[in-house]
Amino acid sequence: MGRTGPHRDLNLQARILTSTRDLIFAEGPRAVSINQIASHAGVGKQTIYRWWPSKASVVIDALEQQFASESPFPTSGSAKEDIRTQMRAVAATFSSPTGSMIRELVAEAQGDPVLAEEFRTRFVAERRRGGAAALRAGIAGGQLRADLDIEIVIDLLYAPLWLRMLLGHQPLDEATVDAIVEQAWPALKA
Amino acid sequence: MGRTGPHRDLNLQARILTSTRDLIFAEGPRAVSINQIASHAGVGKQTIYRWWPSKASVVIDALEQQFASESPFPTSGSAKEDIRTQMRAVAATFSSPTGSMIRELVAEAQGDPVLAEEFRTRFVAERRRGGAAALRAGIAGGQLRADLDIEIVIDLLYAPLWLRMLLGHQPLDEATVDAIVEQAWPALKA
Amino acid sequence: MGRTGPHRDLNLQARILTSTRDLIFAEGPRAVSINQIASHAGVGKQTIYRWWPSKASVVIDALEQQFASESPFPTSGSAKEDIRTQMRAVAATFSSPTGSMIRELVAEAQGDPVLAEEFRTRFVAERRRGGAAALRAGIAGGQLRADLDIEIVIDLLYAPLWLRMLLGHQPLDEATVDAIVEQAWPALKA
Amino acid sequence: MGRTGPHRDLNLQARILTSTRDLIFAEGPRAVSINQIASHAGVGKQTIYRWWPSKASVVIDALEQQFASESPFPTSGSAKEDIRTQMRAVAATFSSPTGSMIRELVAEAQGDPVLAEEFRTRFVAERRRGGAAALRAGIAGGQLRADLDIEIVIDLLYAPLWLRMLLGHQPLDEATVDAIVEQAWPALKA
DNA sequence: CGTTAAGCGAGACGGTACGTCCTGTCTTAAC
DNA sequence: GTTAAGACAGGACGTACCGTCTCGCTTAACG
Repeated sequence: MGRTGPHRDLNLQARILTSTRDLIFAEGPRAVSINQIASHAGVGKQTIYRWWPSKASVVIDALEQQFASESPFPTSGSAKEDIRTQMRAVAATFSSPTGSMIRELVAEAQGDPVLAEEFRTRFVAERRRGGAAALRAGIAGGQLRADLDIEIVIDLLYAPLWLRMLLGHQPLDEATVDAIVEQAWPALKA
Repeated sequence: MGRTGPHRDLNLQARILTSTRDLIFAEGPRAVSINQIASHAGVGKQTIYRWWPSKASVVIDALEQQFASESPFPTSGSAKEDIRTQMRAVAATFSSPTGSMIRELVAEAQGDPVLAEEFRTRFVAERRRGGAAALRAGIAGGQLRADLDIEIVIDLLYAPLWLRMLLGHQPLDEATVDAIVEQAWPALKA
Repeated sequence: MGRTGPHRDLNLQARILTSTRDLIFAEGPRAVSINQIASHAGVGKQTIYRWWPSKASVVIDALEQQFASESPFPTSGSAKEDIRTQMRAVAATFSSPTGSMIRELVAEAQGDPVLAEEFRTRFVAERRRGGAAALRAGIAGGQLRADLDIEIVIDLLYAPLWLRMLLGHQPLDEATVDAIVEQAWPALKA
Repeated sequence: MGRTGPHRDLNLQARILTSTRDLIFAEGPRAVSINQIASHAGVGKQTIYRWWPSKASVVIDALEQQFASESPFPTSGSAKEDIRTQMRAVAATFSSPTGSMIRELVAEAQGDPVLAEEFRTRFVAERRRGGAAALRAGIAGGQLRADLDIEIVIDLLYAPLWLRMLLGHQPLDEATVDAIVEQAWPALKA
C-alpha cells in the first residue's frame, strides 16, 4: 500500500542547518534572516517554520549539530591539567566561528524566554556537565577541596570565558585560560 | 571660533533618555521602537537620529544617565567586606529593570562592533575601575595577595554575575554573591 | 514553463484601486499617502509597492478602472453633433472628482518621465483615439474637410478643455464646449 | 521715528531667484527643495520664508524675472503673421529650460489654490493679454472675423502648446505652430 | 563713537511620508 | 501530499523635506 507524492526529505533539515551555520559564519551573528537561510538552502520558508518556531531555534539546532561530533576529554589523572584542557577547548570554540552562533543565541535569548530556556537546557547545562564531572573527579581523587560548591566554581572558571566572548573586553586565548586557572587554583586545591 | 545657529538642546536629550528608560522599564528592551521613544518624548524621529546612530546608542546613554548619580562605595577597612558590598550592588542592579537595559545592549552589541566598543569603553571599563580600586586597596593594606592579576580576578568575581544575568542559568542574589566571595577568598587573601 | 507560488491577487488589486479612488475623491489628490491607501484597503504597504512603483502609478490604474466601464458614444449621423457630445462628456469628467485624479497625475508626471510616458500611453492616447475616430467618420461622410490634420484638430478641440481643468483660468461647462465647437467649426466643415 | 539695524538686502532676493532658476534648469521640475535653494544661494532658509510663503511662490517670481526683459512683438501688418510669430515665441519658451519652471508651477498649483490664483493672475493672464491684443488688432484691421470670441480663440491657438509642454504627447516645434495656425485659419479669417 | 536692534547664515526642532526590509502565515503549482 | 516559491498583513527602520524656531554674528541708524 504505497503512498504518492514525494516523502519528507530528511536531507532538508541538514541542508537548512548547514546553511544557517554557513551564513552565520560568513555574515556574523545578528545579520542573518530566515529569508536568507531559506533561499540559501533552496528551501521554502514554510519548510523552516514547519519544524522550528523561530530563527533562533534553527540556530540552536545548528549549534548542536556542530557539537555532535565532540569527543569526551581524556582524563590525565591531574585535575588541574584536565580543567585547563577543558577550558582551553571552550576558549578555542568561543574564539572560532562557532562562537558567532553562540553569541547570536545569547543575544536572541535576551528577548525570548522560551528560547532562553531551550538554550540553557540544551546547550549551557550540557557544557556545564563536563566541567562538573572533572571537578567531581578531582574531589574524589583528593586533589580538590572536598567542600567545593560545584556550580559556583564552574561559574568562577567558565564565566570569564563567556564574558570575554560576549563583551570582548579582554583577550580570550590560552594564556588567559592559564592565568585564570593559576589565579583560581589556591581556592580549588585540597 | 564658535559656531552659529542653534545648539544641541540638552534638555531635550535628557527627555529622550528618560523616555527611553521609562519605556524599556515598562515594556522590556526588545519591545521599544525609535518611533515610540520619539513620540513618548514628544520629539521628531530625526532629532534622535541627529544625535545617536541607533536605538542601542540611545540606550547606552540612558544607561549612563542611570548611573550618573551613583555614589562611590564607602570603604570599611575590610577588603573582603568591601568586595562583597560592591558585588552585592552589582547583583542588585543586574536584577533590577536596569538589568534589562544592560541585557539589551549586550544583545545588540553582538551584531554591532561600533556599539560593542562604545559599550566596553563607556560602561564596562567604567564599572571595572571600581572593582580594581577595591582590589588594589586590599593589596596595599596587606589583606590581599600582592601578586594578584587584577583583570583576571575581576573576571573571576564579576563574570559570574554578568553570566547569571544574561543566561539566567543560576540565581543572582545576595547568597550567590556571598558564596562566590567565600569560594574565591582562598585565592585572594594574602 | 509556468511559475510556482501564489499569484497576484486580482481581488486585492481592485480593493487597492477602489480605496485609492475613494480617498482621492474624499481628500483631494495631494492629501493621500500610500500608508493611508494601504490601511484603508486593509493591505500591507509592501503589497502596494510589489505591484506599483509609486503612488502615481496606483492612481493611473485607479483612473483606468474608472474608465473601464465607459460605453462608446452613439453616432448620430451628424459629425458636429457627435463631436460636441464627446467634448461635453470630457468636460463633465474633467469637472467631476475624476478630474482630481487626472490633475494629480499630470502634476506628478511633470517630475517623473516614466509616469509621464505611462500616462500618455495608457490614458491620453486612449482618449484621443475616440476623438480621432469621430473626426475620421466625419471626413468619410463628407461632412468634414478631407485634408484635416487629425492630431492638430484634436488638440484644437480638446486642449482647451484640458487647460481649463489644469489652470482654471476659464470656466469648463457645456456653454464653453459649444462655443469652442462653434468657433472652430468653419475650420472643420467640408 | 526711524528704525535701526540693517535693511533688507535686495541682492539677496536676486540671488535666491537666480539659484531657483539655475536649480530647476539643472534638475528639472519637481526635483528642487527649499533646502537646496537656500544652500545654493548661500542663504538661510528663514530668509526665503521671510518673503515668500512657499517654494512655488519663489518659482513664480523667478519665472517673472525671466520674462522681465521680454520685448513686445513688432507688428508686421499681417495678423496671421503676427499670431504665428507670437505662437512660435511661446513654443520656443515652452521648449526651453524656462518651460521647466512653468511645468513646476502648473504641477504645484494642482494642490494649492492660492498659488493657482497667483499663477493665473500674474503669469497666465499676462501672457493671454498679448495674444488678445494681436487678435483685436486683426479684427480692427478687417483681417479677422469681427465676431470672434477672443477667449475661446486664444484657447484654441495656445492650449495645444501648453498641453504639448505638459503632456509631451506630440512635438512642440515651429512646424507644429504653423500647422495649428493653418488648420485654424479658416475659423479666424474675415 | 558706542549702543542697540534688525537682517542674516546656519541649522535644530516637531512632524509627515517615504520606500525598504523582515517576520510568520497562507496560497498555488509542480513533482 | 510534500515541497519551492512567494504573496500577504503588519510594522520598524532610517532618510528627506517641510515650515517654524533659535542662536550668535554683522551692520546701520540713533543717540
